[in-house]
Amino acid sequence: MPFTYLYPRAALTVDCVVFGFDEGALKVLLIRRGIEPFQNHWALPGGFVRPDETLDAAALRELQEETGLHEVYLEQLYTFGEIHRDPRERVISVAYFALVRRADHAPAAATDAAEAAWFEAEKVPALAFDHANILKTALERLRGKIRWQPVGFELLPKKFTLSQFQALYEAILGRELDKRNFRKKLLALDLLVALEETTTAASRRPAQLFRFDQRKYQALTRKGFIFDL
Amino acid sequence: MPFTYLYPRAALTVDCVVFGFDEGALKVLLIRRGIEPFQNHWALPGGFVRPDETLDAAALRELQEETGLHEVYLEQLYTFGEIHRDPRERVISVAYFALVRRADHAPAAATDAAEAAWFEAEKVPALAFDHANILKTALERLRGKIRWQPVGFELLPKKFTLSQFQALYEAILGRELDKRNFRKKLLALDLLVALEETTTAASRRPAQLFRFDQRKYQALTRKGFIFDL
DNA sequence: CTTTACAAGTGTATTTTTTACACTCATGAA
DNA sequence: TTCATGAGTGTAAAAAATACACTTGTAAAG
Repeated sequence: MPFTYLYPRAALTVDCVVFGFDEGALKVLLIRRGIEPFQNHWALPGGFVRPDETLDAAALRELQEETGLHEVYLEQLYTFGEIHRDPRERVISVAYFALVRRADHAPAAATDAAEAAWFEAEKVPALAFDHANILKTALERLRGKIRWQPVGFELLPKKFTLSQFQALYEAILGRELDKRNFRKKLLALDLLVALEETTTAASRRPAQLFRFDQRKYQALTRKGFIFDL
Repeated sequence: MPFTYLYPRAALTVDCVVFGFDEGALKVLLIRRGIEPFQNHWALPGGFVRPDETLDAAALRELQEETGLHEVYLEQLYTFGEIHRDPRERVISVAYFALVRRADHAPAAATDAAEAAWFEAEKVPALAFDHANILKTALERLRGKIRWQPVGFELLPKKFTLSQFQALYEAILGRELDKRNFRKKLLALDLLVALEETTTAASRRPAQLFRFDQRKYQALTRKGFIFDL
């Protein structure tokens, strides 16, 4: 059943930049394309927006279909509309960025068919389309965002140590932070709850586990509080 | 010459939230719709993206056509894709926000046909489509942005006084600022150039005029400097 | 000519925040 | 018992943010 319009219409896609944190490094999830164009190139997960779904819903669906991920932090990033960004025809892509708890989800990818893998965010292979540009935009957004919004917690397990949290910030910001000052400032926010648990592994002193108090944060936000690390 | 596709395709538009600063208040430029749907309602300037133009180009063109504005600060804001945001059919709108020097441009609107007018950003009439939502998003963005990027200068004449600049910040942030502290901090950035000119009007002490040193700011930015007011 | 009204312009002391910095502690493995 | 390893902790100095009130220069009014 064909659909006909008086003027040509661009196709509409969503692409997702999925970040994870693992082995002390910021990672991004890519899939290998099975078809032309850019067959066998690595690309951001994504696909066409259906007529009856919102952009957000399309991003969530594609994420689920292509990478098996669900219940992730998702936020619209930017819309890319260069005329020849897709060699076939005009395609507008609404890019999203997602943050996932690497530990919670299956090791690499519970993928339907396509191959999926995590790459260090700063060391990706040549990407399809303008995806390198999208990734760059997402990295800038994440770096800017992490200081003003408590999104870092989305990348760590629900229970985490202060050292893990600091390592995350160091990886994303790309510079070392002073341990004592970092802890002081973080705890002063009074948004972490110390659990009655410690790490148990390893031949070293156990570390205190914390969780982020989402409820408290939301209450403060309504009063105009701004997270600042 | 009709165009046919296997699946239905959404139409693609751009909408612009144009901010100006005038009479001590933040204003937004609206146009009155001449046709259905929402005939006679006020709306954001905007229109369909053509097949051969980028999103940015479409925003600039619509701005020129509907409001006569050109050479304005323009930045992509967010893409709105709710399914029934346009009662006719599926329409995806890429929203932009623009900042104009109210003094530089024609008093209200060198409009082709439609009626255009400035409204206080916080006191707009009922708007067409989801434009109230877009405007709200733009206001939040502007409030957040003005503190970390020198976009305020885009709303003032090229030559301005410190009092004008402070009034702008007070209007956008919605709270009063201390005159001496504000000036101290602003001048400490060392990004303003004192001109050999003062205001001349009025029965009161003349005020020193300044301009923003764009060149210097860009040089600093390349070295990692972050504007912070 | 003098007075008046009005926004422009200016400095310091106090408080708060940020920074720099080095050792002891708890654990499991050797 | 010793060792290796990351966890955990406090203080002093510097920098930044804040609070705060009077004098100045101009044109208009008297």
